Order: sequence, then C-alpha cells, then structure tokens
Amino acid sequence: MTVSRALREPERVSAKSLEKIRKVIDRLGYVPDPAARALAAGRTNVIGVIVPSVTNNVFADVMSGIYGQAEGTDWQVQLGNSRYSPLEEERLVRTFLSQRPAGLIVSGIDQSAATAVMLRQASCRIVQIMETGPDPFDMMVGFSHLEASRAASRHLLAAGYRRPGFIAARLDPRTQRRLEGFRDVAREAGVLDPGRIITTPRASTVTLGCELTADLLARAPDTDAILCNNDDLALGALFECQRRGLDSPRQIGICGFNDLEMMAVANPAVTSVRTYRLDMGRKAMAMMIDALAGREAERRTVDLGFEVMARDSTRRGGSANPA
Amino acid sequence: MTVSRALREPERVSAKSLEKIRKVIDRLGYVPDPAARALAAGRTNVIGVIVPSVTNNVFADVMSGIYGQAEGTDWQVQLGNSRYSPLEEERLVRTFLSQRPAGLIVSGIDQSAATAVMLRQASCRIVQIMETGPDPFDMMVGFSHLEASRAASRHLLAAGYRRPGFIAARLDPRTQRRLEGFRDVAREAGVLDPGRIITTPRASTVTLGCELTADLLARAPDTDAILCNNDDLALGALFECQRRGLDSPRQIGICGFNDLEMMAVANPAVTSVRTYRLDMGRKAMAMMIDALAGREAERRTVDLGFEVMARDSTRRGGSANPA
DNA sequence: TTGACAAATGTTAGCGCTACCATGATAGAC
DNA sequence: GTCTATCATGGTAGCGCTAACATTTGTCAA
Repeated sequence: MTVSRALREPERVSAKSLEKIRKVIDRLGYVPDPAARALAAGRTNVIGVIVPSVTNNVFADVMSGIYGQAEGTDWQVQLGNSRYSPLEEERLVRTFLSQRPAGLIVSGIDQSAATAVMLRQASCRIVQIMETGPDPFDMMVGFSHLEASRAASRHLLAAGYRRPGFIAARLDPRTQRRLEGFRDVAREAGVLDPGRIITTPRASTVTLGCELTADLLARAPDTDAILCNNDDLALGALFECQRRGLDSPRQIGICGFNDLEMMAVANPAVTSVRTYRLDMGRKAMAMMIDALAGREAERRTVDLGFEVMARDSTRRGGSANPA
Repeated sequence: MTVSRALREPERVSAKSLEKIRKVIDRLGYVPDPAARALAAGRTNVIGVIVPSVTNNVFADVMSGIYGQAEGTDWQVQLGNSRYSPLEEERLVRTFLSQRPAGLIVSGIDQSAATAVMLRQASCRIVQIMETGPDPFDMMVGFSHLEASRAASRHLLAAGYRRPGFIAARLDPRTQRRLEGFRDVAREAGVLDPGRIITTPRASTVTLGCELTADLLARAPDTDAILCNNDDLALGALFECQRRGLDSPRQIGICGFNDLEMMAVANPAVTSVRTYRLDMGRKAMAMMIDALAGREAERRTVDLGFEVMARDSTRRGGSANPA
C-alpha cells in the first residue's frame, strides 16, 4: 500500500499521508523486514567487501573509511576475509554474489580466472581497491605500488646509499610489485644485489622485521640501507639495528611503507611512503554509493597517489635532502 | 519439497534421493536464496558483532578470532562499528535485532539502559566480550581490566618505582577501570599523586603517547614510572623518554597494556600486560555457535585472564625481578 | 459543468523458501 | 495376511514485502 511507498519514495506520497504514516510507525515501532524486502524486490542493500586480512593495519584503515562512508546511509556493509588466498576469495565472491548484493568491493587486481569471470558477469557494481591497474571490472580506487616503491628506492639512492637491501613478508601481489620497483631502480643505478633481497611468506610483524634484518645483515653485512615492504618491518629493522649498534641514518638508512603515524615519532623518525588508506576506503564507498544512485563518476579509475616522507632515518651526512 | 529438507536435514532424507538431488543441484548451479530462507523461517544465519572501533589493534585481533571461528560454518558475521558511542551502539543493536539475527556479540558491560532492555528481551543469543562482570545478559568472555591493571601497578612498585604516573587516551569504560586499578594500588602503597594521572578523550596513538608523556614530565618531572593504558601509548612514552635522554628502566619504568608483539623487540623490551584478544574472539564465537547448536556451555562467563610480561623497561637496578 | 490529465492511493500476484500436516512406503509384530 | 509404528516424501499456505497495474481523487482549461 501507500506505506511501502512512503518508506521508499516519500516524494510520491502526499504530506498528509506521510505524516499519518509516520505517527503510526512511531506508535507501533514498526521496522521493515529486510529479508522480505530483498525477496520481493530481488535485490538487497548489502555492499560486500572482500579484503585479504582484518588484522593488518592497512586494511583496518581502509575498512574504517568504508564503514565511515556507509554510516548514515541505508547501505549495509558485509565483510569477507580472504586470508590472502585467491581460492578463498573465489568462494567469498561466489557466496556474496548469490546474495544479490547491490555492490562488491574487492581488493587488488589479481583475481583468479574464475573470480574474474564472475565479477565481469556480475549484475552488481564492483569497485577494486588497494591498487590501480589497466582494465578495471567496473571502478577502481588505489595507487601504483610499483611507482611508490620506485620513488622510495630513488630516495634511498639520492640520499647517498649505495648498497640497499629489501625485506618483505607475505608476498602478496602488491608486495611483489613493490619488490619489482626496487629491483628496477637498483638495476638502473647498477646497485642491484639479489643477495640483499630477503623475503618470507610469513605474515609481517615487527618481530619479523628484526629477523629479516638480522638475516640480511648476516648475508650482506655491508648493506647500507633497507627498503622495508611495510612499516612493521621497518620498525623491526630499526630496533634490530639499534641493538647491533648500527647508527641510522649514518651507517644504515631505513625506509618503510604506508607511513603509519608512529613512524614520525620513532628515534630516529623513520622515512616512509605515505599512502592514503582511509581515503581509499572512503572514496571507494563514495563511488559505489554514487554509482548505485545513478551518479556515474567521470573517471572509472581513481589514483590516490602516494608521498615519500623523508625523515631522519635516511638523512645521511651531506647529501641529506634529495631535491 | 524434499529438496529443502535435503539441504537442511540431510539425515532425514534417503541416500538415494540425496544423491539425485545433489546431482541436479550441481547441474543447475543452484544456490539457496538466503532472503527467502530468512523470510520463510523467521530467522537468519547472521551473527551480529558490535565493536567500538575497527581500526584499533585490539578489536582487529578480536575480529580476526571471530571471523576465523565462523569460517567453514554457515554462520554469517555482520559487523557494526559503534565508534565508542553508546547511542550509536543503541542504534546498531536496534537495527541488528530488527533483522532477527541468530546471535549478537557486543562489547563490554556498560550498555545504555535502553540497549540493556533490548538485549535482555532479545530472542537471540548474546555474548558480551572484552571484559567480565556480574550479571551477564547471556554469555560473557573477557577478563578483569581492574585486576590486570592492579597487577601491572603492583609490578611497578615491586620493581622499586615510587613515583608512578598513568597515561590514558579515549576514556572508555575499560580504560576507566584500569585507571581505577592503578589508583587503588597506588593509594594503598601511599604513592598516589593525582598530578601524575594524565588522560585525554582523543583516540590513542603512538604520537599521543609522546605528547601525554611530555605533559606528565612537564607537570611532574620526578615521575619514575609510567603505566600506559595501552601499548601504543607505551611505545610513544618510550620514544619520548629516549628523546629526552631519560634512561629506561634506570630513570623511568614503562609498562604497556595488551602486549602487542612489537613490545618484546623494542629497545628496551617493554613490559606489558598480555591479553588474549584472538582467543577472546575465538571463544566468544565458539560459545555462540555451540549455544545455537543447543550445546550449552557449563559456565556462562569465561575469564581468559592476563599475564604481566615483565621485560627490561621495568627491570631496574637491584630489585629487578619481583617474585 | 465537463473532460482531460496528473497526482495520489489501492489492488493483486508472487518473490523462494520453510513449517506443518497429509500421505505413501516399508518393516516388523501378531 | 492384517495391523500398527516408523520412516520418507509430498502438498499447501504463507512469511512481509514490492512491482505492476487499476482505480480514485484533485486540478485546471475550455
């Protein structure tokens, strides 16, 4: 009846009826049943979000942006954790799609073939987050991990370091691209030494940063800079170097990735690549909501960029501040 | 028909029919519609989880435990973020309950009166997490923040510190109880000085730990130990003391709370109160799932305890290791 | 006043499943 | 062979809502 209309398209109901309905609803404490709504309308107000981790700071920040943007709207966020497994991601996409979501936000651009097919054929809107790349399924919000890591690598070289190493945990596709960026720049500068690249499939922690740094220094004791795949590792690297009496930035430069707030207050303050994680979540959700409201974005792919935050941990002697 | 039964109570369907149905389902790629199911059955397979923050490490760990435990079951986790606001929590509880969830996991024991009424009358199972207290709505998994903070305070005194301060951000109820524990112990020992208690409503960060420490040392320069409400603040305190040339543990003892993995590898390693966040999430979800399956726990309230991890940051001169 | 048209409201069917009850098949007791 | 108890399966209604269409009411020009 008119009540259903009043709830969904109030502009099509007279002010008088609207008021009457509002009163009765208040008195009865009526709340629409979303299941019945979904069944009758053939669609839901659910926006599925699939991320590889719920503990990792990076995704926690992104999620915060997503939830923040969804707040106050009628859209429901439904979170799925793929635990860095493409197969688990595939399962989640299948499950989510079977629930006729209004939209789906997925992480990255390296879906399995089956996942890609499902997403391409999906009858809902899709936003890919975390990184940019060619050929989005639908919309995309991220930045170039390759470029970010190149910039960080160039920063180390510009600061005067000549024997840089790279440490990384959890080799997900974005990590691999960052490693690639480091390799590129180091190779071009003629300072690439594969022996200074230390990686592990284990999940990244500060403790692991210490261990990887110890490994690196054991294999290549003359390493004079470490590009860390993220800030947890960078903090671990700093702690480990401190314990060994290696002075940063003089004897060893340390650069992190993501620029967690703590990096700026460590001793020394740690250089890191700032990424806009909260904004990424916000923008992704905003684009999704706009698209669902029929307001198409002028550009399907949004690159949020990054910034190398040069701090004391890479501020060496004379050639300190690279132009 | 029999198909519906085959999917939900396969033990009540003959092996022959089961096999036939399975084949057709595979061929058709049939997936049940959860909305129709919810509407017809009058209940859903959703377990709502309401936490005050999605970025905070502590809740990220708890969520990880919850998601992990839900994996592989048919239960769907639905996350809500109350942003430390009892009003927002009330709204979320109302929204969630209107969706006939199978269960609800809520944080803490300090719900608003209206929220408490809703939860007490709710026709679904409830698990309260994060802390223990009297009179649970239904089930409860946590630990005593008061006792944990008393233990940490006693540890500082036992280590020989006599002018301890306390820093805290975001005064949520659990923080308040920790402050209370510190006050109790300090008062009993005759070393309570309200001027050494620094708090702020701002969200806790490492940077804020630096600032609060600076405040504390400005107001009470002879402070010889800091009990920090969490590990972010503790790390900030450590960094700030380092910058001021204050030696920890000799000149100042630092103790954190939660025992994030990084505390053990800092320089010096930072004493902290270990809490079992992942287990809390796991146990809460396990209890919920068991209860929904009709397997009642023998005890409604589970206390996961805590442990003071004494490390170098409070290992002072002679009376280092308290018994 | 009347007709034409728009705005507001009402009617009906059915979304895909499950609860409940009815029926049919099977087996064992007598 | 009949009767009952048990298991397996089928039929029917309806969960609460919305889409689509039908009807009523209101408005204005001729």
